[in-house]
Amino acid sequence: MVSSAYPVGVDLEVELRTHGYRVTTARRVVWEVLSAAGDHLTAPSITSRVHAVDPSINGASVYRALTLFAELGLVRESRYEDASTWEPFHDDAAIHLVCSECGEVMHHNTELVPRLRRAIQVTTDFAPDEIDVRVSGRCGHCPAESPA
Amino acid sequence: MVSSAYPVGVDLEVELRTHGYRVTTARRVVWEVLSAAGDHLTAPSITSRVHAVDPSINGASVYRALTLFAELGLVRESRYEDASTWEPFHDDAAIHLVCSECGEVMHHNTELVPRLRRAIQVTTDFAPDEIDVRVSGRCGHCPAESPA
DNA sequence: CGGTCTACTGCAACTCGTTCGCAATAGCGT
DNA sequence: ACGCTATTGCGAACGAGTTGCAGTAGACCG
Repeated sequence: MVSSAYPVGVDLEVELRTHGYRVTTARRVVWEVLSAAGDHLTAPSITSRVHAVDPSINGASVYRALTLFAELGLVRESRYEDASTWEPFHDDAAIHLVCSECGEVMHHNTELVPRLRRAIQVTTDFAPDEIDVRVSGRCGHCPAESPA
Repeated sequence: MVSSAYPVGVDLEVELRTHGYRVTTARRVVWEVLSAAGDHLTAPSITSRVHAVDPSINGASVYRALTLFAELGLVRESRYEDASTWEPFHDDAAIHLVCSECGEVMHHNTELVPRLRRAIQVTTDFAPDEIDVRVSGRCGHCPAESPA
């Protein structure tokens, strides 16, 4: 469960006010859920966690908050297997390791990503912006695949 | 437009029969569209191309064919910005360069991908399976971003 | 601290990609 | 050619995400 006192000391309020947006309960709660998870969450799962904190917040507002946060560069949306997920922004040196057993998404930093960026710049006429690396597989906590 | 004689000499029929599936018009046409494009296509765009060949093929059948092909490992589904796309399977040494101007998706081969796989195996307890690298940016055919 | 303005919200209806159940059809083995 | 049944077409259903609108509640001002 997510605590109902918003402990996340992030600069959400500053960020909002700086850009002329109001600081509202809905936005605070969505941000809190996102930060508390720190990880990838689907919009429906964000919505249900938000409801655990404050059931009066409407699903549409969750989407609106997420969209706003994305515009402000506070979160990033990624599309996975069967849902799109949201997470607090981090630079793309981190790649995503998605466990196909338990569904957990882990981050892993590697200098191969910046190197890949340079390789693209040098060997193609494509100007890279964001790089998203997603690796599916099995995480250390999940047993080897059960005998078929 | 896609020609109505199925020129694609692929082993679709063999692949299907081997696994006990029937070779049907719907499956042939979907496969032809996929092979002819060779590239990423959204399901709706596949459907419309299929309709250009044979309007009597239902959209649901397109989805069913795609799902089957994916199970057989003939195509791969990826989720992009706002739609999922399908393409004939290729090994993951190829990365995807997605132009945010024109939407075109290009492939680029780099040995950094296998290297990344090895890096993960060595430095983490995650057992990598598929690696999907998606780079957004601007392709060589699109002009630099217009003055804001 | 109370009042005003309007950005935001909740609601509910709507869009659109995708899936499902079922009766009709068409592959494929004989 | 015949029959069995995997597949299809159809239409209804589903679920994520969006939108218009009237009511609510931030933020600013006095």
